[in-house]
Amino acid sequence: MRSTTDTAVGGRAILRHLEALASLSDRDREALATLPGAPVVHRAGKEIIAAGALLGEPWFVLDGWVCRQITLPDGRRQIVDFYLPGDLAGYSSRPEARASAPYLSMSDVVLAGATGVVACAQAQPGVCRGLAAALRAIENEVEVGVLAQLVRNGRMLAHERMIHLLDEMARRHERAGLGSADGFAMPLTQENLGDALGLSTVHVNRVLQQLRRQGAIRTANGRVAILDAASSEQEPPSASAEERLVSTVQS
Amino acid sequence: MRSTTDTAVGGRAILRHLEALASLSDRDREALATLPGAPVVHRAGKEIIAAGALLGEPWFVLDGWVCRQITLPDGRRQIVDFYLPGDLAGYSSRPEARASAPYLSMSDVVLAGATGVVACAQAQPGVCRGLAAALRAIENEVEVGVLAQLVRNGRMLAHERMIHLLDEMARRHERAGLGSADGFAMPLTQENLGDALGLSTVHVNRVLQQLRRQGAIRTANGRVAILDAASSEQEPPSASAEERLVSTVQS
DNA sequence: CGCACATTTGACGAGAATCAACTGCAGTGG
DNA sequence: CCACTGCAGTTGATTCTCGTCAAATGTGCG
Repeated sequence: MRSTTDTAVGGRAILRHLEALASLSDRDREALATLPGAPVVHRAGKEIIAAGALLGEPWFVLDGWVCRQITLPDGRRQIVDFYLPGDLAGYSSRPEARASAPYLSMSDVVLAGATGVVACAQAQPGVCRGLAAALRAIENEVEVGVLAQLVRNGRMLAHERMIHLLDEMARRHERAGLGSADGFAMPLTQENLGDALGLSTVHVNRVLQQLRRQGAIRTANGRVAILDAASSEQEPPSASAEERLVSTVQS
Repeated sequence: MRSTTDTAVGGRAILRHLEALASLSDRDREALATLPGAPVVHRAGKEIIAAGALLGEPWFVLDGWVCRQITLPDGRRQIVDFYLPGDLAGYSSRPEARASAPYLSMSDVVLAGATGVVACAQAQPGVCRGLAAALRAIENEVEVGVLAQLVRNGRMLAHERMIHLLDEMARRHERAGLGSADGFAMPLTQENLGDALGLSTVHVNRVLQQLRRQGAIRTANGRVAILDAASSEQEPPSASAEERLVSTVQS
């Protein structure tokens, strides 16, 4: 992992992500360029924020994936949501908000503290108007993502859950300027996918193979590409996240 | 439905609910007694807040149940969470927050506008300190409830989902001073339960019968009583919502 | 009474979990 | 350099949970 390169790529991803959520002024961009903390590296499986901890120190993800997950006493796990490069993990506008689930690194990750950026947007909402708007949009996005996860696990079949999740990840990578002809980097084991989608590891494997066989996806070198756009209907790119939630799925 | 009685019962439920979340001063109690709007009645199946609408007008539930739900294009539904008497539906501390799922009445309901109460807590956080704290706790509770719903649908078997949900509802009713020897009022059809738990109506019926046969629950007149405390471990009443989420379930 | 709706029941099949083994591969140390 | 180890992925056989279909039985209500 070349930390320097990752940091630069991650920085661009943050900028593109936020620009997709709100129009940023030069002042906003300057804050984003200067205020994030120095890159911090964590190994896979590290607890970034503990369950119940105060959400006082949010992190930008520069490289790798972070997730929130809930563990039952008997060891069953449910992944709540994912934080990709360009995402902001552990942010809440509510004072005294606490983590209702622990944040874990799914892979080796590079993070940058976002405390300064958030403080700037909150202290001077007039100056950093774009940043403040983006933070609001981010909070909304997280909630929408959790609801999508709930719908997948509650009301979709295994292959629908898989395509729906992969579609969402692909969309988010593209929006952040990541992703290419061979798709996007997905540093998850099939066990992790199962914990996200409420499926056994074995069944995840079979669903992936079926999707590969029918030409819906391609996987190589830890990257995934969505090939078959027919699995989701044509949509105007202006569709909001909520609209997508209701219109992305086929029966 | 005797609106006068329901209003009084609902008002007590609100007070008890908030007192369970934060210690209220006399000032807080006075605000709660005077500021809620006049009771509003809705029939079952009414849309209280539309998807995407600005969350500018939260409602106290005085009687009946409200839920949020997401509908897929092919008609499949997923209920996100429930709002019982004493609960506050449609509140967000974030400015410009929008409903990421529509709010619907599951039964005939009686609501009271909470705009005044919320405005009081936000305008004078120093004066209505308890109210402000309670509102923060409510936002947290809603999020924890959604995560519990996600874990149920993703990682639990049908009978576990049912007991887990009924337990949660029973706890919330008791805390609000509702509920008695014959349990609490649950104005849901089995189809609604299925939409919440990600199960078919037929299977909901069979799970309920099994639970009745094994003496875990009792149902009569639209009321449900949880009988078998062995299905959840003994817990000190001080356990937080997050702790409950991880410790309530048996394998 | 008849109608609409909720609940119940049985038979059957589909989807997914489980169990167990095997493969492929990267890292490690002799 | 190669055996050894551990982990992720793969495969087949089997079991089980749950959905679907269809019909019957309540139940409240105009």
